[in-house]
Amino acid sequence: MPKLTQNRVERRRRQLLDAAAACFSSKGIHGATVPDISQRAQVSVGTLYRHFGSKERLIIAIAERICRQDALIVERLLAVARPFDQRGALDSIVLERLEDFVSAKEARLRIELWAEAPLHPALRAVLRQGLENIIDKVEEALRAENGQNGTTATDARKVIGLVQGAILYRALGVS
Amino acid sequence: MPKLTQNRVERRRRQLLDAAAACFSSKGIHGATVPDISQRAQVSVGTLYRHFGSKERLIIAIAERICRQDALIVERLLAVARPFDQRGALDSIVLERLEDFVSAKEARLRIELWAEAPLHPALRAVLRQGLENIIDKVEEALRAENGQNGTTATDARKVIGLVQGAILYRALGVS
Amino acid sequence: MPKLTQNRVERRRRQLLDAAAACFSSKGIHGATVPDISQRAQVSVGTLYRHFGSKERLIIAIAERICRQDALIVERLLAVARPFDQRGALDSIVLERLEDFVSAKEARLRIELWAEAPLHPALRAVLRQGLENIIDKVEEALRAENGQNGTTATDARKVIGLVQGAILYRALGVS
Amino acid sequence: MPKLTQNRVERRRRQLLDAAAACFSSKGIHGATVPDISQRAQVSVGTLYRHFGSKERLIIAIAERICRQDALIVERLLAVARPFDQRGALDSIVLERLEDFVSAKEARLRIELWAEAPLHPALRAVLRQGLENIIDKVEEALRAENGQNGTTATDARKVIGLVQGAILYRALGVS
DNA sequence: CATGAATGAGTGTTCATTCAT
DNA sequence: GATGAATGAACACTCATTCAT
Repeated sequence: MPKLTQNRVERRRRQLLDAAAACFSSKGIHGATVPDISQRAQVSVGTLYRHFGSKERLIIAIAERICRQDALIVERLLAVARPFDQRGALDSIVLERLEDFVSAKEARLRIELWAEAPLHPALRAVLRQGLENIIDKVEEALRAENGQNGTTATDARKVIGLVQGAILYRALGVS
Repeated sequence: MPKLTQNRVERRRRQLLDAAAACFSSKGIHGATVPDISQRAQVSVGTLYRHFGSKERLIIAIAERICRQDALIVERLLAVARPFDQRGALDSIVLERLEDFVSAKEARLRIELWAEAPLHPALRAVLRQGLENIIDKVEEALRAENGQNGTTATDARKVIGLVQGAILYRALGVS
Repeated sequence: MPKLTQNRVERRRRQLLDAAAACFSSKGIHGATVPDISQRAQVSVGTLYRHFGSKERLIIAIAERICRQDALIVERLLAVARPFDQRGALDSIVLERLEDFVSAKEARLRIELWAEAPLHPALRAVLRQGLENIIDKVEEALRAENGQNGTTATDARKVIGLVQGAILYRALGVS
Repeated sequence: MPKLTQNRVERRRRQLLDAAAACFSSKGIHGATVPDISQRAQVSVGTLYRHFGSKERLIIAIAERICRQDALIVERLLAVARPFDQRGALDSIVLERLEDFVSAKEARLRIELWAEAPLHPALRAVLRQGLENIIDKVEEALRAENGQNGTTATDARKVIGLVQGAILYRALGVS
């Protein structure tokens, strides 16, 4: 079956990425073996390697996808929270509604990636970029709502810090 | 040679914990091998096993120590921040001063533990306990400062979420 | 499209043999993968398998070609060396002129085949046959030149041993 | 059983080297797996790695040992051949008596190393050095016997080339 | 008590070969 | 006939743990 169509390639990659995300979040990045992942994706290890080349590149591909998803999640959170009628309103929304947007498994996966990042420069670059991206998004939203007065870059970082804290709570199972 | 004095045992444990913390934060929990740690502690692997029994128990001991340290850090942060003269003052202090209390290496180690926790119930219990402990501390402080009016458990979780976000920023190297 | 002409088949085989010889001598028989070879021959792996059936049969085909080439090389060496005006003249010619006939890459390839031979009876048979063939050629030439007096089978083997030694020197880069 | 004595280390290394030499010559360097070797040496793979660090380093250690053995073999051959009463006498001795000094298995192992050398600079360096060493030995012997007249470096290389040819004959099973 | 050599199950990765298209 | 994606057994190597000394 030579000459895989663009379409089939996309499907295979998604299959593999889904399987990897599931395995990484249930067993951890180190606990999930390559055979675990390929089996879950109903594919041979050789096929996994044809598409991603190494476990590390698979991890990076997961991180890129996560970053894209996070951008969407933040947009939806901001939409839900608007108008930010008073200081702190956005903060509360984050704490109260985040779990509608990020499941415990997804929370777990993000923490895995954060832990892995310091050891892998390429991964760190991806995650940092993703983080800066959503910080920008929040900052922009804050400025649009509040006008120029009083909104600083720090406010946006506060909000995202809150999101991260909430993710951690989910992963640790803090009520 | 008489039985090891209580004192010597303590010193050995501290040596090993220091070495483990250093190795875990520089190479990651999975990247740091038991020989790495024992070598750094100037001790044989056998001795490490005599004192901690397994790598996992060593990790848990590290987590317990981290939790104790975090309680102190939070107390110091609160002391610095008081009086919380206006809403959000504590938040700003956290973002601006945290790095005086938690080095990048220490930040890194915490993330490692968070990532490991979901796989190891005993570790998770320790970290959850530690987290609830500092949340309580913050809540108490907020209540003491602000009186009963308007202070909720959520406010404390917000502050801690902020701390965690800041830790992550440090580990990812976001400016 | 009609059946492949005899001609086209020959060209394909030659293409593949050239590619295989190049890959084997630069990466070693074990280091050269089937995709390496087919890519170098500008052909798909499937096509390689259609023509040779297995990597082992490809190796044997290479060996057969090498044996044919070696017969020619020996003939040319003998032609250059004649008349063998004195004992040892042929030896000297071999040592001094061999590199005009066998490049370093070709030397390398022969050694690869020698190393592989003991594991593969079919390959060993081919190489042994080729070796006996050139020994005969040399013996014949010696007899023709020197008359019956003093020429033994051992003399021929000496000469070929010299050739092999020279091949090895080339491969090891001994000046 | 800490602090292996020098003696035990030597024994272990010899055990492993013997096993590796046996496996390499019977299955080829590529066909012999690390478990094959460690099993033959009655040792775990971990122990093999403790002593040699990698399969490649084990191969190099084998090569070093072979070079030492070859120096001895050449000395013995020269002793047997002396006095070199006439031109070519040494050559004949090499062809006729080599098999008393180098078994077929040992011949096979040398060819494996020669084939491997071009891919591994460190190995090549060892073998080249060993080769130059025995060339020097032969040259010296020739000079001592024949006086200064007529003996050239080329003569020594001729003799060694002969040895190598004879080794190849043994490995290919040429009568 | 301390040591560190030994263990071997388990890891990420490769590659000759097949066969659906 | 040609293709190259898919396969999975096999490989070199690691490392938490044990235990003879």
